Amino acid sequence: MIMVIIPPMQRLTIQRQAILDLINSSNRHWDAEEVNRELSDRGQSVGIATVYRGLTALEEAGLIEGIQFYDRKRYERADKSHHDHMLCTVCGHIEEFSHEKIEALQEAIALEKDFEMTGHQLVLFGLCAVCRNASK
Amino acid sequence: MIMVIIPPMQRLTIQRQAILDLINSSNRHWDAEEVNRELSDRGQSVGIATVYRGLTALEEAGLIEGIQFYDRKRYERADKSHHDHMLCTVCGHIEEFSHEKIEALQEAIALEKDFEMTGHQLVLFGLCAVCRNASK
DNA sequence: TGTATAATGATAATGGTTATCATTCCACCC
DNA sequence: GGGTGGAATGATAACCATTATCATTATACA
Ligand SMILES: [Mn+2]
Ligand SMILES: [Mn+2]
Ligand SMILES: [Zn+2]
Ligand SMILES: [Zn+2]
Repeated sequence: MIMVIIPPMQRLTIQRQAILDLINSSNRHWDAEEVNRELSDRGQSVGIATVYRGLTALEEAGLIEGIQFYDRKRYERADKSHHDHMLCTVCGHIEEFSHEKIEALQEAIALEKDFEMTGHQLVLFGLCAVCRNASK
Repeated sequence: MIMVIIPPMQRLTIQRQAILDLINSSNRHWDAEEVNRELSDRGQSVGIATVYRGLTALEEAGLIEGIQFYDRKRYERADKSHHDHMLCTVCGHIEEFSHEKIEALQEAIALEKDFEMTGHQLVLFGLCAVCRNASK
């Protein structure tokens, strides 16, 4: 399961650098298609396959952070401390949060279940403040 | 985002009953293809499109529980109390756990961020006890 | 400067899921 | 009991995010 062989990144090519710069210069959570389109708009078009490979390689190298959302993978800057996400199911807005206690309790329960945790994913679904106000 | 129009289930047909019975008679987390194959093996074959529609309808009716895992959606009995999951990235084994405190803290942080939480998903990734022992 | 290997990009393929549509089923009415 | 309209089915096509293929290009370095 979830077994993908990722060859280590050897070269930070101009394409990968462009992807990295784009992600590092924003607080957004980008999917591959958005990166592809934005780079095209900026006149430094990168092939969609290269975008996918670049994102995978950059994540593997720890230069960006990947999160598997509902149906697509998104990437964000890696220079933020660990956090989880709230996803508005109406407008798609992503809110970030971090909670020491929740993190600690996850570790505790993994230990208790004899499970060697290598990662986790916590996403809260619901309505952001804007959408909630709009719907009443 | 995540906006699917689900017509309410009107009839619990024999196909849907078969899907429901299958899921209710086990503790497994089934994906659509597994349901399809198992029902075929039992001689009560149900078309794959009908399986997908049935699973969606049964979930919508609250008769089964759906969880979006890594790359596919899985379904389990709804008559268990709420819990989250640990997924072994080597063998695919799914371990269940529930943690009052984590649930409560999620509610708290949502409130704090003015976010109306309608659901959440917590998955811990890692190695189950069996796979950890096997790999050393 | 040559060579081996990595990376690119166009494109095909994959795989899970949803849409289409002709057919069948079923609840309800007469 | 037969007719009818809406719901469900199932075969199949389409969709869509992602990965694989492969010929071409770039790059490190012997
Ligand atoms: Mn984030
Ligand atoms: Mn479960
Ligand atoms: Zn919103
Ligand atoms: Zn395992």
